[in-house]
Amino acid sequence: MTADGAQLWTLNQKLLSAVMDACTGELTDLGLETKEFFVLAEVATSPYPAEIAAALMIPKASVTVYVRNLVAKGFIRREIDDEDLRRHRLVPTTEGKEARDRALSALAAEYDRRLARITLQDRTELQRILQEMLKSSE
Amino acid sequence: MTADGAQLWTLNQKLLSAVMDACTGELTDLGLETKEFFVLAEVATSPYPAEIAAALMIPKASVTVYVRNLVAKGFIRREIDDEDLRRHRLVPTTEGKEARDRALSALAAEYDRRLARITLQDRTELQRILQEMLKSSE
DNA sequence: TTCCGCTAGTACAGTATCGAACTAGTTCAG
DNA sequence: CTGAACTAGTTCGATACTGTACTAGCGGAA
Repeated sequence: MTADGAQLWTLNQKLLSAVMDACTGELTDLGLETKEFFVLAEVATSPYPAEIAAALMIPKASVTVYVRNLVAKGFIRREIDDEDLRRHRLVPTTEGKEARDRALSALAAEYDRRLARITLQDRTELQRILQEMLKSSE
Repeated sequence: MTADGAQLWTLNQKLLSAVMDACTGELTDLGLETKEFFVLAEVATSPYPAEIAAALMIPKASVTVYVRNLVAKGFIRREIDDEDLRRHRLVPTTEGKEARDRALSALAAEYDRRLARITLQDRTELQRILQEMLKSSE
């Protein structure tokens, strides 16, 4: 059977939820919901809610919720942006950074556990292919 | 930079939602919600709700909802299973099959559009890698 | 200035999701 | 036969999500 798009889609879909499921426990131990974690991890690169929404392709309204939770949990802090008073510049706290790094390790470990049985070459291959496919986005 | 797990995860995540976003329009034209479509597509291989829930890794309660909708829309039909009277054997109707096939084409087309810039070989490669990673699940 | 069209973030309210408890049917040991 | 332990599927109620409408600030044209 050929590798048709729909096939790959579901394959990918399943892989992602399997990995996520495996890590949910560790994340909750750190006090993080799955979605919150992704927002937290993105803060370093995209310090404003609108940017996060765009980067993670989730609605702004949802980002509002996750940011509120992360602030309540003390993982990030809001600052007023001097450049543009509408914007909230998000800054990870020390605990935020720590939680994020631990979560990232757990996630990477799980993914790596699955990648362990394929070659390093395949891994690079995979990254290249996915990046290529995403690039054509717009 | 090496292809670490978290990196690949988000890459993959974004790719999936980008593809899905691009197809949502066509699916709704066919009268299908995203989640419903996946259930409909799975019926052929996994004709019972419990099987579908396991295969797609979604809660049974959610399958109940999607199946109800699909039945209401005339895309599938429930039959009593002679082997086990607790089970509902799901059967795609003619319209169901047609909608499913069209949706699959749309999805595949979009995915393919993104794969167009990489080789056929890469495509097979990708499938192999993903399958390999998923297999290690348990 | 003042107006106008634009963007950042939020609030609210309706929908979607899903854990837990339930009903119905099965299986099998005694 | 029972009935205890199990599985299929559903229902219910609580929570999560997100579209839409909103407020506040920006930036530029006149």
